[in-house]
Amino acid sequence: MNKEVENNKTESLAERRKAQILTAARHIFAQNGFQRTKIDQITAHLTIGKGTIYRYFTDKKSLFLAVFQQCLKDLRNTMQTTLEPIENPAERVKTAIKTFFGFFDNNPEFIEIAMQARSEFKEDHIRMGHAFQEFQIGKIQENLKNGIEIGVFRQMDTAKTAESISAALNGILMFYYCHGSTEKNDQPTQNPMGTLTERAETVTALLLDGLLKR
Amino acid sequence: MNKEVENNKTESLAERRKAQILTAARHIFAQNGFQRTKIDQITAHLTIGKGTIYRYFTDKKSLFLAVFQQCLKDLRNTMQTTLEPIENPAERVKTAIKTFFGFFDNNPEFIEIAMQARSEFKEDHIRMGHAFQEFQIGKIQENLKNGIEIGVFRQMDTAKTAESISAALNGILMFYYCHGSTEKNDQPTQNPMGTLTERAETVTALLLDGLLKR
Amino acid sequence: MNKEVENNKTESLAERRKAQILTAARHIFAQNGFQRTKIDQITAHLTIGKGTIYRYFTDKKSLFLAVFQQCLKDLRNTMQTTLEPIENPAERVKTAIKTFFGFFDNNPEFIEIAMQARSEFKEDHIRMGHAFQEFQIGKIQENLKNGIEIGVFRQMDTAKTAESISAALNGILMFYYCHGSTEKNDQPTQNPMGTLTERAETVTALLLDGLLKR
Amino acid sequence: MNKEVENNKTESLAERRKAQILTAARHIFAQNGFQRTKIDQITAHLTIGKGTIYRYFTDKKSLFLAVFQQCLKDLRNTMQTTLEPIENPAERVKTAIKTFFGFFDNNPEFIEIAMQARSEFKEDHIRMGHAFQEFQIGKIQENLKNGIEIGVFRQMDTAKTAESISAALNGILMFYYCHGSTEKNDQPTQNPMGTLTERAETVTALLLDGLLKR
DNA sequence: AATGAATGAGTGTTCATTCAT
DNA sequence: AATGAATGAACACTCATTCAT
Repeated sequence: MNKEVENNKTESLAERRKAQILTAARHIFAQNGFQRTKIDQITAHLTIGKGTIYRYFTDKKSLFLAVFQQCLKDLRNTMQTTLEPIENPAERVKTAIKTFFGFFDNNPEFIEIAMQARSEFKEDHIRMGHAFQEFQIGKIQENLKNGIEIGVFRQMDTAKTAESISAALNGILMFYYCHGSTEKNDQPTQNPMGTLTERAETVTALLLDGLLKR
Repeated sequence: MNKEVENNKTESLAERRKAQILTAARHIFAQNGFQRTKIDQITAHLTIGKGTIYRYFTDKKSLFLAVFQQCLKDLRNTMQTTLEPIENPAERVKTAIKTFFGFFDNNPEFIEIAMQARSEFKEDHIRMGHAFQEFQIGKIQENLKNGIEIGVFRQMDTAKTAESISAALNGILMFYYCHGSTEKNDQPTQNPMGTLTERAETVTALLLDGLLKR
Repeated sequence: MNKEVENNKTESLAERRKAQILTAARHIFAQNGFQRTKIDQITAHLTIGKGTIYRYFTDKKSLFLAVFQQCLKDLRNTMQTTLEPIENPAERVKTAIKTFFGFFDNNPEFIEIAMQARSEFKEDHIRMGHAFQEFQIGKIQENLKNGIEIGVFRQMDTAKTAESISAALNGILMFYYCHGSTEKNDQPTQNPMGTLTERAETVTALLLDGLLKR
Repeated sequence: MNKEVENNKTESLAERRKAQILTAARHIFAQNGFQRTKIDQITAHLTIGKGTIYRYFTDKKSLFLAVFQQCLKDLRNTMQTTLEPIENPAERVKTAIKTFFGFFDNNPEFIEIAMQARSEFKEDHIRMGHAFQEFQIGKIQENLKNGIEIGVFRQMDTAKTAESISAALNGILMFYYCHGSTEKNDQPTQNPMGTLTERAETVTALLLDGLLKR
């Protein structure tokens, strides 16, 4: 029993340390990009020795990808948890957009991480990002089919439309992000265009109603 | 006069040389990304001396940004030329989407360049990209207003909607690009998802009609 | 008395531990060389903690030199024990060569250790090796003198000749070793040239008879 | 013609630079060993930039092996040139020993280089050293056969004996070298035991006459 | 006594940039 | 104008050693 306790302690210490490193790395990678981030910056920020990072991550790249992975996991969890109880298709669209945008309002660093990932590690990004995208598109398509069946949505190619919606949301996300946070500084990303959540309504209207007059 | 002629010649030679460098740089930057591209690769591809590049461009960064600038200019020209004669708002939306996507089908390198630019030079990307985005958004908003006036488009916040449309288009673009070209190789980007142009119709439908049944 | 017993126990435990470390270290140093051997490899092989090694040896270098020292001691003991009872000078030469070569057939790791020692720690190697060499040369010279006195050996400069013989034996040893074991692997050094013992006769003939016809 | 001259100049400059680096590297590698030698030491000694070395050699290892290779070439040339005109087998043995030892009196650094090579790069050492050893052994065996035919040398297994002689010579070489140059300093290796050349006679006598009285 | 997490000095290598020719 | 040899700052990563537990 004593040993168990000790094991738990040790494990949790190691886990905690790993988490600390991931957090610090996320901040600094997001701020400076992968290449401009020096391992020393991360260790300095944590006031730990350089070698410690290498106890927990093979190299700089795998540290970065671990950060990316974690972000993806967080996003998926958030979406899943929020949407689970909602049934009405139009409502799901609305909530999904709000949740999606809200997540990035709360985790602005993720967007930067994701773009860095794509830029520096195309292959890994695609491999890891794909899983999420497919999950996202699947959920959207399912919802579209549902909506058509109930007669709420018009007839359409659900596969292609789901893809386009997923793409559009990601694009809007990037757009607002790119135009918002100019600072490479230390200010918590204060977007002069307002939060993404504020834009959710416009996007929802666009996706649900389109441009044409009824 | 003789001197003038000489100047012209010299200038045009210099311009030609500059253009050669830009072209080679675009290929290689697009293929390998900014960081992985070595100045030597570019000079080797052109079979010129390393120093020559530095006669025409201050440093690696400014060479890259010149490539980016040129791409933006090409895009703007293409859009302007194609849309100028079209008056009908819905038709303009349709043609704009087709032209926009068509441009990137023909210049797949540009997408990579643009993403690299954002990733490596946030500030410069925003500064340079802004000009184009604002131009694009302005045109869209103008068209939306026109459409509303004529009674073709529904009432809406034209500013916000124009932004969202611009964002969505860029996003769809990136989405298809990211999912298509896995290869870091030398194959001319052959997208397994098909061309962007093929997707234009779906997007046009989504934007014009929305998701809801009429 | 109780305490004495305890001391003895402790001492012998410590000695045993030290011996274990030396043995493991010899294997691994011999296999990978001094530089390529990591302290972690040794502790992993013994499944002990890294710190434990530092309780018994000041540092990596002194651990290595202890291994070398031990090898030298073993060799000296073997030679002394075997040659003690033999009196006939020519017979001593013959037996010495056989024993010397036989020792290294049984302890192939020692050769590698010795060469590593010389390569990495010239000074220490010389200091420690000298003692053995001088002991060896002394024995040879003594034997040469004996042989000359009895009229079995020809007249010669016994000092120089003893040195040359010692040198020649060491050289032959290294030669066969270098040419035999190509593998950096884990196979117990299996020399494709055959054992040293098999060569002893040729060497004995060379040293006793020379090349010239009688 | 002008171009040819220029090419020659350029080529010779590059060759000269390469030679300069090799020479400096030989000194420093011989003095400190492979691992303890820092690239910076070599560049500092030459007062050139660190990068320059990497223009001429792929990495530290290949620089070292180039040094080793060059030494082997020099030795082979020296032996071949000196022995070519000599026909009498016994005379050839005598001259070979003198030349061999003389070479190392003039190039004491080579021994160190060779031992380092074996220690750090077993495989490469064997591959490169083999060529020379086999050349050397072949020449010795040829000479032994000749001597037996003429009736100057006794009957023997020429293959094994040639090997043993080669090994013995190399061993004597190492022995004298190891015992001579204790200094890790900058003094040109001043061997307190005297030159190898001075020992050649003793070795010649040992090999030709053996130990036994006639 | 034993452990193994933490450390950080140390170094090979890269590559944008310069400048003598 | 063009060249490309030379440069050297910069940085990821290793591993012997320490020391709190």
